[in-house]
Amino acid sequence: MPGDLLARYLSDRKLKLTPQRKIILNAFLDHGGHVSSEELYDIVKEQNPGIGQATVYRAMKLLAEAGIASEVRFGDGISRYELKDEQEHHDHIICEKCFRQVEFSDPTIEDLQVRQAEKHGFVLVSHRMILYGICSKCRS
Amino acid sequence: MPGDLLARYLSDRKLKLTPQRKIILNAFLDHGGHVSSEELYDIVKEQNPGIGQATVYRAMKLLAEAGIASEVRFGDGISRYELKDEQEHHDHIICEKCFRQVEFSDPTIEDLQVRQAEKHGFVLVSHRMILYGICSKCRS
DNA sequence: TCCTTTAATGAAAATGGTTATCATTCTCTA
DNA sequence: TAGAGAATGATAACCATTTTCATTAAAGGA
Repeated sequence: MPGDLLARYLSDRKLKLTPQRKIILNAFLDHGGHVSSEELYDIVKEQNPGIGQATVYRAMKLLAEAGIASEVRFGDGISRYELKDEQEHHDHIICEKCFRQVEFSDPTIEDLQVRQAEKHGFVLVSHRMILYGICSKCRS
Repeated sequence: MPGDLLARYLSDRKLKLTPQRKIILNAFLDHGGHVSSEELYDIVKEQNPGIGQATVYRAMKLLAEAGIASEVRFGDGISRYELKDEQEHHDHIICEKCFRQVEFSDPTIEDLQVRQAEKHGFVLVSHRMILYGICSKCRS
């Protein structure tokens, strides 16, 4: 399905569907969670040593533009991507010790964010919220 | 006042209060808003051309550790610092067009964040929340 | 199918913010 | 005021990401 999405996005703007892009998309879909372009490059390289690092970076940006992936930044200087699930947005909690992460969503918070934005004269477009804490494992 | 704080932080751990550190601290205090180390370097350099870039980066990290400044990252790869006001934490709304930013705080959201963390077995340490939107000026 | 246009690729260099190195200089304390 | 150890400044190194550029390959039409 995301493959079709990509094909459509590409043909709509006269871009090209290359084998590399298919490979990278599939690796991304297979991986599941949050991946950086570099991690994905390492994965893809094993099956396909000829692929270039820049191509993976470019492809991930493309997937984000196409609405298939969304970029997540935790503030450590690395861009990670996750599958964009249209229906439900979520935020993240990260353990400061083991970096384990959990996703959550809270409609009440979402609602309050819209109101805060309005209160200051903004129309809310998007937001980023990351909670940093210590998980139960690391506390024991 | 922050000067005293710095002096104390330094002497407590046998670090040294240098003229450079005073200059950088003052420039930071004068500036007010969010500043990156590089911006601060440009400012400081005018009055004091001898000062090194690395010294400014080091000093800002120090101010953050000393609890005088706090680091803010908007996700564009640049670390900015703002004066840490002990009493009240705040979050940011940024205009995607003109990059104007407004600070706000919402105790209800803060509260819900703690609960979400608990719900997932985390003890909340800190958080980052940035709202992206379009401000009233840019809409008209 | 072949051709042409134009985008994509891979390798390598460049970028840009930030940090490390290291010889020299300066603070602080005894 | 001397000595120990930290700080400085210049510069090189880092590291994720982007750009450059010559080469290759899609896509669409003839």
